[in-house]
Amino acid sequence: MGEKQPSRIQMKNRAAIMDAALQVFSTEGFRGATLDQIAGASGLSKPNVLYYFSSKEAMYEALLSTLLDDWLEPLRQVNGDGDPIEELVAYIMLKLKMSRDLPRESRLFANEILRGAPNIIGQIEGPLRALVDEKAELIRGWSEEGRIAKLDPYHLIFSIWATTQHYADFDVQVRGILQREDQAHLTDAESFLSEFYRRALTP
Amino acid sequence: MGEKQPSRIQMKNRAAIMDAALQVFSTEGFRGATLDQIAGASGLSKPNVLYYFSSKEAMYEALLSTLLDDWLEPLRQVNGDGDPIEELVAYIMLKLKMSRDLPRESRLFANEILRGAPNIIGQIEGPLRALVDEKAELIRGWSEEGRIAKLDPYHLIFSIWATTQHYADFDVQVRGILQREDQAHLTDAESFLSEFYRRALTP
DNA sequence: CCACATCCTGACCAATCGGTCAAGAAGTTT
DNA sequence: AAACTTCTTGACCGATTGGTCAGGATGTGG
Repeated sequence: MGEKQPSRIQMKNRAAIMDAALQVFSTEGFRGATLDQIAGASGLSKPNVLYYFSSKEAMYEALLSTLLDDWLEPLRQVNGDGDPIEELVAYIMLKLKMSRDLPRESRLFANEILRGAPNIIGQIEGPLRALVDEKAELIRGWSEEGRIAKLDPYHLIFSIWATTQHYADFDVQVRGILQREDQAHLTDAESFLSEFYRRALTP
Repeated sequence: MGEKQPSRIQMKNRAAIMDAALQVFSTEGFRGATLDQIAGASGLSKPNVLYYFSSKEAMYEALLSTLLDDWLEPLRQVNGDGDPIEELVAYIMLKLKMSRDLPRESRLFANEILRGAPNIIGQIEGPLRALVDEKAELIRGWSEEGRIAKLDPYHLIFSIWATTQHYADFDVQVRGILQREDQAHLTDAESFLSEFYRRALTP
């Protein structure tokens, strides 16, 4: 009845393909990526890649659907339990950590949005909007209680996304300006964003 | 001796091609864009497009070289004459206006950076870095004089780029969340960013 | 070691890609 | 209107694209 559990070979090769596809799609975009590139990066032959994923689009959608949930997880964890400013700063630090640890995923989303988000527009207008609405309401409450500064909660969330994802999406530009080859500048970014948002948010 | 001045037909068609190319490159990226798309969007035949620009890459480079200067112009205008905070807020407003008026240009740059900036890495590590170094030094001076808050000037500039360009690059996401079809949300963004940065920058 | 399912590949395909070219259409100059 | 330049195009090219397929290699359960 149920689906067969994947063999060890399936597990290994599917993972290798997803990793290679993430690498290629995130830098080249969907249309710019080729099956040959993905096959080469995964160490498999092109027909073998298509043995595991029926089409280029299937691979792309598999990537997107897997990643969207993880991407929003930090925002879900924001709640009204702790101190509002600490809560928001913790969220910012978590998002910045994702830019450090998962830059390719960030660039994949950026590419998708730049194209007009044809494959995730439904998720944006559905679950994403619902989650943002919920958290915006929470933040608005904090504002009205005087626990944080009075700022539009939606644009505050946008600013957090923008400032944190910038270090993944525009990595090349940031490095080119700071003349850094390592990731040490992300420690500076952490200090900056923490201080920056504390100043802006303190009533 | 000198170069011939372009005819009226050349002016019109070159402009039409550049506009169409900007449209296509900014959403599809360099590799994803096709000459057929550009030809179709410009209203010219494919061979005729190649009569005005010798190759796809020539069109792309023509776009980039034209736009890089304009893109940095607002930063150049930041100087030590006026009040530091007003100076920086004016810069932010100018950058936001560019996101409103020139969103395709912003997305073109974003696409180029995402790919690793193969065609403008030299400009980034050269003129761009020099300009940022200069303005960062100016901002650092303001910090040390106590005229604005003590914040890393480089990361402050990054945050300004990120928060303003976000409204062009992630336009689809912003609209999907705010349920707006017009550009009214950019007025809200203006208010938000003005208040946000004034709070963060005031010593 | 046999039988069967899974895994893998070289050869191949139609469609699309960026780009060329000869020749005609349209514009300009005299 | 003749002579000349500029502009435009249909037809075409080799290369690359995403994808197929028959058959062989490899792994696995009895």
